[in-house]
Amino acid sequence: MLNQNSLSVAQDCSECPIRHRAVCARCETDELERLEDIKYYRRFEAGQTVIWSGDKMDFVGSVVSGIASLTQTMEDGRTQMVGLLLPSDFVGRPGRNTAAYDVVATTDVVMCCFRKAPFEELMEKTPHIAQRLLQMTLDELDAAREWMLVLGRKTAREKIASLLSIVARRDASLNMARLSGAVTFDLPLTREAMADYLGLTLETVSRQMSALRKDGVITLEGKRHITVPDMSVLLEEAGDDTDGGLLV
Amino acid sequence: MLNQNSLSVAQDCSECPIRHRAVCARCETDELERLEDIKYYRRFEAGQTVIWSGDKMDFVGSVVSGIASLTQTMEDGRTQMVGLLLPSDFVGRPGRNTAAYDVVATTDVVMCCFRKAPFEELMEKTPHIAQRLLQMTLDELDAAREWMLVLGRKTAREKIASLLSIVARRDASLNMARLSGAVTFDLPLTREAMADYLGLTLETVSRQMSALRKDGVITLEGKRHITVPDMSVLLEEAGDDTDGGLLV
DNA sequence: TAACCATCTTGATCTGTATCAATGCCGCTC
DNA sequence: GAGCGGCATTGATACAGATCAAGATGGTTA
Repeated sequence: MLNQNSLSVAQDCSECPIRHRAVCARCETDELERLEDIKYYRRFEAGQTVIWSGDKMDFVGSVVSGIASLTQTMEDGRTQMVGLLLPSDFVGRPGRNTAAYDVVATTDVVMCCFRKAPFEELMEKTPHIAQRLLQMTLDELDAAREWMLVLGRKTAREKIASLLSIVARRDASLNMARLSGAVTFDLPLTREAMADYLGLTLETVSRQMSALRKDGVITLEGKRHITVPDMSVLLEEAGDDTDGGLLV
Repeated sequence: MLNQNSLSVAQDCSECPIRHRAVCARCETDELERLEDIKYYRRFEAGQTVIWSGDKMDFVGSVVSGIASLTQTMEDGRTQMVGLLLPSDFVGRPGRNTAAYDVVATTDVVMCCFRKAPFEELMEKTPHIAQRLLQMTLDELDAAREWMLVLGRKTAREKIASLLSIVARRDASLNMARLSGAVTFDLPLTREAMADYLGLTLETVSRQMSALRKDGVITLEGKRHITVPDMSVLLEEAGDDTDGGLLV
């Protein structure tokens, strides 16, 4: 799995990714230290629903390891993934009492949580935290809007390439690797999860993955281990002009 | 046009919509009063680009009258609207120096603006403002994610119904009207703009509008003036289960 | 080693939406 | 009131991706 570094991120924040810091007791000012006593960890197994849309959501937190996803479902069962939570991503709705979407563990997941009420109280007293949360939310909004272009206007092949480049870039920057040249990573999603994220069927995903492989854009080892010989080719396939886009 | 109330909203904030208050000098605490001297108005003609993606964005503000849209464009010209700015909506990227998308005036638009640097400075000193901005941004994020379901999984007919119900509900609440029963409003978008928002072609939009008319879901007077005899039927067509969704 | 199950691949066919192409409508100008 | 230009409608056809349907693969259990 991607970044299976268990609890170390949360406990030693010298390597703590920026988004995680907002809710991690060891990273911040003295103010934040006080949150130590309301911090706790939660584990979820792959497939488990962390929280259902509409349910009371009394915590905020961030993903320590594993992958979770935000999904919306229609009455007839059609589902759309609206966000991917990779390690260090924040989840929570300060100022809101219920979840707006289902949060589902896509792999086994460990989350670092804080009870929401004390967190919000601290947020009000510490402008610093509110500011950071605003920045994070703006970033997510940008990412969501970028994804709207993918969903609304890109072809199936471009959609797949877009997803792969997001995961590759995200993985690469967590590993402090370079973005140019070859990149190797594990894609921790089933074909069905990919389809839900991209607004496609799993058969179309499978076909397009095969096509990208045949065309030499990617190499597959097993179902999930992917090598991109040349990231610029993948970005080209994704139809990204300037690149530089953010991601959930 | 929708809510053609010119400058009165900004100058007398007793009726000032909640989102506008965040940047309106007369609505807030003494702190905000100080911003008075950096407040100004800008007018844009229909079709005019307020700001290009990637350009320096040195103001924040909100729409006083008219409609603007946030759009993303691919190299080959495919475009996707990623947000609709209706009167009272906020635009700006605190903490960021460049625009992330094109902002285009869809009708004639008046915006109430503040220079960004002083606004940000004030935001840091006044947690209240940062909090409000965070809430607004979280709402927009919810709306964007709701729209991802529309783009990724809904049929053309459902997409049209979703757009109409958003504009109808938004218009109705601004006018303090009830949501049940019949609703009448002007849809201030060309068929092409609708298509850009929905990830469709303008021909498909036109066909589905005709179909909804034939089926009695809507009544058209001219091209733009729309009556919905029964909102619940429209919401049904949109595939919304619980409704209650927010909107940009 | 075999049987099993979840996941993935591939093929054949269908269908919703795009594409290409006329035609219609309406306000504006001269 | 004729002509023009921007928008909208409608029709005919093409095609990308969905749907339906077999298999294939690979890991796990017995």
